[in-house]
Amino acid sequence: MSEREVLEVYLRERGQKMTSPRETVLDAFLKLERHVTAEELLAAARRIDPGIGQATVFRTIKLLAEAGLAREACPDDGARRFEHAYRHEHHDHLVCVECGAVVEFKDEAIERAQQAVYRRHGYAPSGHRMELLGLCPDCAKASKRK
Amino acid sequence: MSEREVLEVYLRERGQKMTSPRETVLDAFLKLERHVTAEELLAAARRIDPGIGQATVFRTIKLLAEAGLAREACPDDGARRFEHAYRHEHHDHLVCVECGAVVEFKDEAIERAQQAVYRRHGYAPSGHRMELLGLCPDCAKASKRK
DNA sequence: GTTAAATATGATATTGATAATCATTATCTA
DNA sequence: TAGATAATGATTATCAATATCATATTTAAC
Repeated sequence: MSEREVLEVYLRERGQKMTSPRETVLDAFLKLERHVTAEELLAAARRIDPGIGQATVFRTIKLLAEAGLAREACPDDGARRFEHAYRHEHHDHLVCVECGAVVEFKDEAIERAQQAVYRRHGYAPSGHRMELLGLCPDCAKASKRK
Repeated sequence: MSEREVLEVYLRERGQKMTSPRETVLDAFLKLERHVTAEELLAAARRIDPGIGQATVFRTIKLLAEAGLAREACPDDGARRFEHAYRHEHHDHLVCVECGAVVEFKDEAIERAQQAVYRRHGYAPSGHRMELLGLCPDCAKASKRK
């Protein structure tokens, strides 16, 4: 299923409509690889169709998240950021506190241990957010030089 | 060292001053166990000293975080929340997506695996945020009944 | 203790992100 | 194609957080 079809199915199930602004926002989102703010997405959508309104972008990115096409990345500060969630493997982030560089990773040992935590407390898993903060090799080198 | 002393040392080091509003906010924060918003903290501080200003609370909670007395909890939505960070073991959160119940836990297997991720990418660890989302046993029971 | 320099305070205004409102327009179904 | 329904986009509102600024407090030097 294409992303567009996923959205259409999701909308149909809930009696909502597929529209051209929504398609524009979806296209803009798909073209931007990961970690977009609503503002960036608005700019990108307006490059496709200048008439797109800000409110529509906020509404649509929310829809995309509900439909499983986008997911919210844990915000460091400022505006919320969204990344692709469909046909993109689940992953977590390793972020440099100095320069903001982001490494995406998936660690089986962590995933397994998380499942164990869920079981231990009787919770049914429905996703998680994890962000490891640290100093990247480049910034570590740079600060040593000083 | 008491929390107050930690703050004093931190301030002195940076040529900043220990003041009574700051002490009031600190006291209010210490009395509230975990996950306070700035607004809640303002209300608590005003119970001690009604003259405290909103701006001071925002400024002071930021100071407390910098001094290592508070840390920001990963926000679900709405206002940022802060919890105790000094003489409180590091822990992560397991949150119910339905009722918002929060379980604090620490899992050695996860911690070890995270260290391995840092090593693998050459990052120097400086903390992490992890939030496991799920359905708590009570809410699972309640939704089954329907 | 008094004083001068520096910093902090609190009232207010401002920003910036997001949500609500609402008249108009587009979409879907029959 | 028509009618019911939902979506759009411009605007306004909301809310947390920050900036501004005149006044007050603190600290260190005397």
